[in-house]
Amino acid sequence: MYVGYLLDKDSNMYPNPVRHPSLNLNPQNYVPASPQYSDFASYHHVPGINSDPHHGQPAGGWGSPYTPAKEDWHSYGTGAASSAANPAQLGFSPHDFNPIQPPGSGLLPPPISTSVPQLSPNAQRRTPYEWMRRNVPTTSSSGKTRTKDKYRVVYTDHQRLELEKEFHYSRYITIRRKAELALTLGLTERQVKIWFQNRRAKERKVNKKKMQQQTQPTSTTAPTPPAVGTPGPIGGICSSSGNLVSSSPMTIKEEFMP
DNA sequence: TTGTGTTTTACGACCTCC
DNA sequence: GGAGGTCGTAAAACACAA
Repeated sequence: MYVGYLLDKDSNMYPNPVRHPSLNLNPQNYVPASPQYSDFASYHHVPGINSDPHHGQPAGGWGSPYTPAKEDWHSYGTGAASSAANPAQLGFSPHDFNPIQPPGSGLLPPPISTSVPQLSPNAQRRTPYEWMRRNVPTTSSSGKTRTKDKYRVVYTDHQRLELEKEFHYSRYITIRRKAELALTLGLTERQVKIWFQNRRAKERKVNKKKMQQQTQPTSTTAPTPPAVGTPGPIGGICSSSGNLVSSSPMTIKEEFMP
């Protein structure tokens, strides 16, 4: 877990729902999320994302709900980019983070520079821009499959972060948002879709694990299921999440339809 | 350095809904 | 039939103890 640890490091990953269950509220209408979510403060939301009706707010609006800058993310401003006062002001160019570009996208990443800081706040995890070097395709490259020369790619910290942000926003991504995210992150829509699927699976797994931990010490018999809407360790994270996870995908889909 | 356990992408099978 | 959901799994990438 890499981005995950950025967000759900210890405890309740998303204690406060950021998005209204109706999923139609603009972010500016939200009360700023829980303090730990200020992790994202240093992020400049990818232009274009804000054009979504769900996110209907002017570019840069992401900084609003995720207010204060957190030193954890200062690494974004270190190294070559350290000249910028605030990483949040840097914005994201595709070449900043995404070595994986759709063929013919024209947004080619620049040559890998070791002087560029790595994105992860945890410097121990990787050497600077190791992830970039890893991801840099030797040939044309997105869409590697098991049958191709590379089994899987490793998403950049930024890609994960944006995806996590979106996931925090909503457990289920709309078609439009999926297209936008795919475009801005240089991923395919399929990748975004699968990422969300995997992310939900991860959340369920974590919830299940915590549920077992809670029930195991006290009872050896059949554990009682949590009450509906009970804020679980993570899924409960947000009431909408719990409902979304348990509800029919189709209902969600309709709800999200533009 | 290496062995091992965990996490992260990616896929296929199967299901539901329209 | 297509799209997207869950579930299970493979294998790369990674963390970490020995």
